Amino acid sequence: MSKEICSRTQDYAQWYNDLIIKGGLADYSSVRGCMVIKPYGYAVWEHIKEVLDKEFKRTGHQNAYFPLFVPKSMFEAEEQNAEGFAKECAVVTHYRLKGDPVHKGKLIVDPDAKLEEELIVRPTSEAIIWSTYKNWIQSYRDLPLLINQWANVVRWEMRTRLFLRTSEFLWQEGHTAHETAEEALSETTQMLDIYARFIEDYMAVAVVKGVKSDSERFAGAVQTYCVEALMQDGKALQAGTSHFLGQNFAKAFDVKFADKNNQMNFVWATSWGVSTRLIGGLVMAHSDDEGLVLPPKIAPMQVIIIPIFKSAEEKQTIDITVHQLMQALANLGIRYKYDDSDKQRPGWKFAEYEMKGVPLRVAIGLKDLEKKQVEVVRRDNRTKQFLPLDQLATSLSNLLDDIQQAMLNKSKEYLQDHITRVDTWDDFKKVLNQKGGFVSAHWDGTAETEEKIKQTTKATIRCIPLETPLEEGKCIVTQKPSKQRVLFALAY
RNA sequence: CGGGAGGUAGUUCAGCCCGGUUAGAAUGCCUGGUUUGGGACCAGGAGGUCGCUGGUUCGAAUCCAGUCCUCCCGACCA
Repeated sequence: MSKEICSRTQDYAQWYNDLIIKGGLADYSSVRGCMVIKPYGYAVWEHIKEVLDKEFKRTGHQNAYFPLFVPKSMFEAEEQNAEGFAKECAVVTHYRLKGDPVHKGKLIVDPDAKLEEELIVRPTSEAIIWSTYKNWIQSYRDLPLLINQWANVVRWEMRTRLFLRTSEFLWQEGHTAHETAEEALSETTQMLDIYARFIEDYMAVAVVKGVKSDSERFAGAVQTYCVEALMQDGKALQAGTSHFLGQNFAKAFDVKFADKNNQMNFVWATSWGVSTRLIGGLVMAHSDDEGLVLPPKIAPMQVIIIPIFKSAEEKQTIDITVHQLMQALANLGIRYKYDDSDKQRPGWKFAEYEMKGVPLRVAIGLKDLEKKQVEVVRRDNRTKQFLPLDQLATSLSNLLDDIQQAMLNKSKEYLQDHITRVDTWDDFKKVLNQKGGFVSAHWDGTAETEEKIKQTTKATIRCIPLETPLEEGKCIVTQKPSKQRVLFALAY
């Protein structure tokens, strides 16, 4: 019983940490703000990568890799972008260590090895990439340039949380260049749609698509599109962003192309990314007090098979049936594991794989074989059923589909139930404090009002939703006219 | 970066206030046996520079100073 996790109601933050650590996704490291992603957690990331990478390539993008370091002069070229990230940059100032003359066996930074120009460890790669694009783009024939990079970035955050905000994290960043604003904008929304579809279809997390307010916009962008998800504690999580960068970076890095009329123009740009933060969202969106609950499409193991036996002979009998099942599962492309170790008893295994969020558990004993059936338990709702051995793999495959769908439906319902329309300032505060979730309210469109709301309630505008109809109304704070409701929430 | 809590066996923790044999417990691990349909039981065994550095002292896990790291709350954060 050493692996019990804290309950959600008792301490939500502790519950989240327990899931990550005891579910085997990641470990704390001895490096400030950085974590070790363990094999089970990395497998989740690999699935995310695999699916998204296919989508990127399907839509014409290619992968490339750019340097980890950005010379300071290059970094500061796009002023807004540089300013936005300046406070959280790791900076390389020296390139050599030497023996400490005072403390034998220790090392000190060699003062003679100071760099002429400091190198910034990338917090994002716009600068290094755009300085490169300058050389790659001359003519409209070079456009569009559609590139994605899978990489690590470093942001020196004041306070870190496993997966949600770590000093170093893994992500992908797409950086594209286009002939026209329209084309760049359509790229921006195309990528946003890919994120939204992925998060809903694979991660089974319902999202709201929208655009950021001025104050929440990416530094250097003209418009930031985002997908926002809602966690079980009623706080919002920005799950992915797609930026329309206008010509800001083209101008900062002097990236021009000759059009068909031989006119020189600045290119139009986008950038878009999702990170390992998605895993944090995945964990918080679905899990319960027994452990992780992973959607089948992302789960490293989709089916765990556990034999119930008393002797080697019994196990041999069970093995025959299980091997047939495994072959059938493999044919259907289902990720399974047969845990036939006799080091742990079945009860221990049940608890362990529940903790790890494996969507389906199949238990097979002699009793079942006599009846030509197996016991199957769903992780999402923990219901138990007996399924006939005949066509079992197909039945399990269907069940996995059911689970995937059920998880998404549950998430959608939760989201819908937690978008609350309010029309008064009192209701706004009340809903935020008591119910949580998104509060849909009219806002006068000014940064001042937004800031005032943030100061008094800590809620921020998560997004101006794309799919909400225009509607005349009055700002809940200033009573000034407003044309559309926006979504407020406490956020991670 | 401010406030709070903490760092002792693989893990969770006790011991510290009030310094003193060989630093304990549970769990995990190893060996043997009995077990096996919801985190088994018995017996034996291995495992710790008490975060690190320095100081006080005859003597430091314990007192003092510094430092590193973690967690929580806040500020900050596309």
